Amino acid sequence: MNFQDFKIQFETDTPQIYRTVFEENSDLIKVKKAKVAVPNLEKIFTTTLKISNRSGFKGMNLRDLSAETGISLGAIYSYIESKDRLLSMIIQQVMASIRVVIGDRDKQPDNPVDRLFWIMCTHLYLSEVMQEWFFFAFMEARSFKTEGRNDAIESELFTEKLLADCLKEAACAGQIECVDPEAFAAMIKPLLQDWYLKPWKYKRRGVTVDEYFTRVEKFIRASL
Amino acid sequence: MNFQDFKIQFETDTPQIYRTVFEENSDLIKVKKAKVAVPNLEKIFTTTLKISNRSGFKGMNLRDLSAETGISLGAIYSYIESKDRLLSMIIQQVMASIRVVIGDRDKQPDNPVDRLFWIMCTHLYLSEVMQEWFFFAFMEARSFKTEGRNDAIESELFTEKLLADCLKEAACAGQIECVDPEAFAAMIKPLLQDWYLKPWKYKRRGVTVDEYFTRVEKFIRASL
DNA sequence: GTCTATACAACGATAGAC
DNA sequence: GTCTATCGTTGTATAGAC
Repeated sequence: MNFQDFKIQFETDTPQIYRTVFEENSDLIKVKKAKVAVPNLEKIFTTTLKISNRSGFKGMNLRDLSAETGISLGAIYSYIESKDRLLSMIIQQVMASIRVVIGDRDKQPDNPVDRLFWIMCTHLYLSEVMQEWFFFAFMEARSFKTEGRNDAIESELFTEKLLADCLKEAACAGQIECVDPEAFAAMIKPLLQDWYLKPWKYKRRGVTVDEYFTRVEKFIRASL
Repeated sequence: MNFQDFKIQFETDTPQIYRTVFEENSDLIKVKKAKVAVPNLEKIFTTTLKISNRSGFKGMNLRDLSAETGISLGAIYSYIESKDRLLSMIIQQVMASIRVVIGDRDKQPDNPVDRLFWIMCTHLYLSEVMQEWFFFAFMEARSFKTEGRNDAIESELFTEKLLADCLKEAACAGQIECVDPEAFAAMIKPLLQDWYLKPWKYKRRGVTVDEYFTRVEKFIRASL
C-alpha cells in the first residue's frame, strides 16, 4: 500500500471526522441539527489548528478565531463549552485516531517484522493526513492538567510499545537480532515524529512520505 | 571525553552564562551593578524556563514570575524591556551556545567520521547541561515573528549541515558509504533532539546521556 | 441558531514613593 | 534598586435581541 491508497481509504472510512466530534460531544454542543453543526465544527477545528500552529493555542484568542471562521463570538460558544475544552477535544481526537488506525489488529500483518514496518508506515501516513492535528497534539500536550497529561504520556508510549513488541517477537523467532527492543523502539519514534514536526523541511526539499518511509526503513533494516 | 568531563569544563569555561546576558544587554537592563544584576537575572531566567516549560511561555504571566522569583513585578522591569524581549533573549542565547560549543573548529577532530560522532556527542552533552533552554527554544521558536523565525530555522539547519559535511567528506575519502548525506543527516538530528524533548522518558528508564550516545552511535554505525 | 453588546477577570506595563 | 498601587488593554465568557 502506498500513500495515495491510504489517503483514499482514510477519506472514505472516516467520511467526517467532524461528525464523530459532533456525536461524541452532543451533550455540550448546543446546536442540534447535524447539517448545521458539522460544517461549523469543521470550520472551528481547522481554523483553531491553523492559528494555534502558528502562534500556540494560548496565543490564539477567540476574537481571531471568530474573525477567521466567519462565525460570531457568541455563536462559537454554541459549539464549545470553553476554550480549554476545545483543547482537550482536539487532543482526545488525535489519540483516538492513533488507537483506531494504528492499533487495528485486523489489518496488522502476522509476521512481526512485517508488522513493525506496517506500523511505522501507517503511522507516517496517518500523521501526513492529519499533520496539523499531530503537530498540535505534540506542542500542546504539556498544557494539559494532571489527568490529561498522563493520557498524553500513555499515547506517546502506546506506539512505542507496539514497536517494541514486534521487535521482541521477531527476536524470539530468530528473524532479527535485537538485544534491547525497548531502546530500539525509542529510537524509531523520533524518526516518525520528525515527519510531522518539521514538514517545512521535507516540503522544501521535495521529499514525499513514501520516499521518507523508504529512507527510514532502509536505515532501520541496516541495524537489525 | 565523557559527560562528567564535559560538564566540569562547561561550568568553568562559562562561569556565568548570566554575566554574558548582563553584558550583552547592558543597554536595556536598568540595574548597573553586576553584583546585584547577575544573580537576579539568573533567578528570572531559570524561573521563566521552569514555568514556561510547564505551561508554555504565553501561559506564564509576570505575576507568577514575580512570585516565584521573589522579585517584585516592578523590579522585574528593571531587568527586561518587555515579555517578548525576554523570549528572544533566551532563544538567542541558546543559538549562540550551539554555535560556540558545537561549531568550535579547534576542538573538532580532523577525521570526518570522528568529527561526525564528536558533533553528535557534544550536541547531546550540551543539550543535557542546558536541557531546559533547548526544550524552551524548540517549543517557543514558532512564536517568533518574521526575522527571529528565520534565525530559528537557520539554527535547526546549522547542526544538520555540519553533520552532512562530515558525511560528504567521509564518503569522498572512501571511509564510509553514503549515497545521500543530507538525508542521512536529517535522520540523525531527531535522535539528538529526542534526548532533550522527552527527558522524563529516559529518566524514568534510568538511561544516562553516555548510554544514550552509545546507543545512537551503534545505530548510526550500522548504517554507514 | 446567530448576532451584537457588554460584563468581568487577567494581563502587561508604568508611576511614583521609599 | 525595589517596592506598592494603578492604568489601560486584551481576553474569556455571557445576556438578550432578533
